[in-house]
Amino acid sequence: MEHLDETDKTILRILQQDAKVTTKELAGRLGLTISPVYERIKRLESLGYIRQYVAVLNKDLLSQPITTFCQVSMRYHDKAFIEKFEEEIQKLEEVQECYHMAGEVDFLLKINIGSLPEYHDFVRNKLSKIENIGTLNSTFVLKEIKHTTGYHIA
Amino acid sequence: MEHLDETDKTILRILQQDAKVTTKELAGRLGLTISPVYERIKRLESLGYIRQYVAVLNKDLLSQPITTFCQVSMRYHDKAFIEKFEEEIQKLEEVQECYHMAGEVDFLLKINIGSLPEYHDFVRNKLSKIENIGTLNSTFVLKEIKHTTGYHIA
DNA sequence: AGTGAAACTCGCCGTCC
DNA sequence: GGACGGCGAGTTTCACT
Repeated sequence: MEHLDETDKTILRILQQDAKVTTKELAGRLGLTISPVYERIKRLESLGYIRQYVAVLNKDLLSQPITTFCQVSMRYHDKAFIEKFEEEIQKLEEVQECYHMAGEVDFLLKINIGSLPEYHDFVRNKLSKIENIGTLNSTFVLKEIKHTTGYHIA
Repeated sequence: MEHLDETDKTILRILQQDAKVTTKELAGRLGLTISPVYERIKRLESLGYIRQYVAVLNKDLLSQPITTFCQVSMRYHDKAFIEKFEEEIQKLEEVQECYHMAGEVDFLLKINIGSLPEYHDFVRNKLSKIENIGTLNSTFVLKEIKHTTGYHIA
């Protein structure tokens, strides 16, 4: 893996805010022509710095206004059980993020859903159906204060 | 707010996976020509269903391999203190997400950072500097099991 | 709401420095 | 590593349905 120069970093900073910016526009801001900027973007893509380009939607308009964080602890910690859990979580479309955590709780899930009854149904009929789950502890988001998809690029 | 038909939903589902898909490609999949698809996308953008288009980067390659969740409780809950906290959090680029929570803990922060010493420095010299913070409780992500930016579109 | 085509701009590639 | 130029492809708009 090679090092990124300042031009690369500027390109990444801009693209993670606005993926629709044209190469021409980027070139203008960088004081370059289209070609080198085009080549740099392709390089950043193929080296894996850019994972994908996505549209970020408005969850409130999509009838998914409720967000909860659910802490999951497993009953037993056999490798097979853990892997099974991770596999099942991938299939649940309500689960947007899932992390294996250090500490008392095994997994932290971020879940988007439309209403409290739906959440009840989700926990009862989907999440709790996964084998070997010990305890569940859900806390609800009252307000989203900050939510970016970008990273701080040093 | 008007209702979305199935064509709109299909467009949103595809765009939140891949923002670079061409209108022509979309039109092909939907069995339509380019124009109506183009008009629908513009409509979805102006109605706010699509908030932005972004490049999702690889945090491991950006020297930000560590993710932590930090639970923050305030000492007092005066409106002014809370608003000051929310304002200060916006300025911290290490904080990718911040939620005001129901329950015992006031805020949940998702933080990306390069190393444990950097995290120590962040907590000590940036986070703890914000007025009126009571307790902090950080838990570390061992592994990201699932992380999508998309929502389930019913 | 959708079709089809025209006009314009940009992305992409080769060549040269 | 960057500049320049040309062709193909995508975007945007419009007249018609």
